[in-house]
Amino acid sequence: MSSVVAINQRARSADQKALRRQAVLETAETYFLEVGYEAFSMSKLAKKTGLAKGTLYLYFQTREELFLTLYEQSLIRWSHVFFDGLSDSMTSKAYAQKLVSTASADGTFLPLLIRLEHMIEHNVAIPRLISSKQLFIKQVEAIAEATSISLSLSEAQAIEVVKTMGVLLIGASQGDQGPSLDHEELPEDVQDLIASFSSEPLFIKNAVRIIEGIRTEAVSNI
Amino acid sequence: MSSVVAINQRARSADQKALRRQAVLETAETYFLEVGYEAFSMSKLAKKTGLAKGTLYLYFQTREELFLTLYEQSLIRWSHVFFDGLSDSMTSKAYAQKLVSTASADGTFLPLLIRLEHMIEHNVAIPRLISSKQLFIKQVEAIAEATSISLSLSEAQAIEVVKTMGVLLIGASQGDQGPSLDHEELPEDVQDLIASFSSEPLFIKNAVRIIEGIRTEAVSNI
DNA sequence: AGGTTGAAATGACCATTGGTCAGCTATATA
DNA sequence: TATATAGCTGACCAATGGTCATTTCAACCT
Repeated sequence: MSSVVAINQRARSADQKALRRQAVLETAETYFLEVGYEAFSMSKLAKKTGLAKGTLYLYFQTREELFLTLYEQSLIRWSHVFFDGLSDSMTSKAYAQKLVSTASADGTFLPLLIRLEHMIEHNVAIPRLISSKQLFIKQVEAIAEATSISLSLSEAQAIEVVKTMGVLLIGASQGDQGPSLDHEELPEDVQDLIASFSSEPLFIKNAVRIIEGIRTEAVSNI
Repeated sequence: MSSVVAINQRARSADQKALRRQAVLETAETYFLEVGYEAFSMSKLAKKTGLAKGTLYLYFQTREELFLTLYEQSLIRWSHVFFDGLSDSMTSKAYAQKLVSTASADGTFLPLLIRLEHMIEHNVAIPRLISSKQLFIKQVEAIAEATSISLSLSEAQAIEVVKTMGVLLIGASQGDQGPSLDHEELPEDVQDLIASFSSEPLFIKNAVRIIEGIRTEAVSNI
């Protein structure tokens, strides 16, 4: 009854298979953090894991299903970190700040979130996709509950806030995903533009506007 | 001095080359609207244009530079349509409604905007990228000017609004980019989730919150 | 009119990709 | 120790984006 599967041993029990799958995911995440989404190749991942390419496809139906799994794990991981950073009666600014800083700190979460709908989901079997969406719903509900307490909002308002924060996070992150142009070859106007789309301040400013907007709507509905 | 270049004729003058380049772009856009970004292949585009693949690469450095050009043209085209739809003293809701409906109506603009930073820009030469960013700045300024009038905002506020609308548009569009799941195979909770991320109402609601937020900030700064 | 020349166009070719599957082999069981 | 099951393998496939030596066309110059 060994709980570790050496790379040249076969994973026979369900436990061992789960372990191997997780080991592949961990290698994949490290590799992903090195090269990013586009340059990520299944052949190279096979080499890195010490397995044959065909074996990877015993554990994941497609490259995208692997990414979907990585995304799910990063979502869960991030939401725990975010939870831990929340406290009662936060200002909307502090809340937004915590949200964006924890999300940015996880190198996997945002790059995969951004590619979820228009890349990853397009090459994943539908039942797998459904289970992923259901996990997402569960996470949104959990985050909304914590949000409701932190921002003193009703449950319905908190759900609205969380969904909207997701949308805003995707939009605001976009600005950090361009090619790295550390070089000084850029004209000043272009540098200013890029600076003005820096994701964190952009996110925080607008998150505050939206949260305050949602609060106000509730008051005016009384 | 012919202003049309038959497919089996050579484009020799600068004019003819520009014409041919534009003809390729038009075929490419039609093809893109049929199959989308991922399935778009340069070999197939070559067949559709009646040119050899190598010839395409005389007119565009990479697949992505072609997409960047298509994006630029769709940005210009959309902003004209948007201008035409604006009038003096609009409500922020009417403004947001016009913005999102015109953007969605252009089948090319949003799908390319969404992929700009994390896909397209990563395979385009830097000088080309700079010129594209400068075109973007120009468009933002023009749209901001029209916005300033329509929403009765200062120029600075209008620029803030326009930039933020861009961010929100990208985030909100994401929800429409998933695989088409017309099939009834989806459980109810997942269907509800997808419905709640429908881009147009999501965009409008939050655009209003943000615009009103920007207005309020200005007042409280006096 | 016929030759020269430079540049536009070509398409076979290359490395690489995601994905498959017939065959191999490690291992639990009898 | 023999057998059967099933995990694993890697050569193979069709496709991709991109290249470049070669071909071909048309404008120019005798």
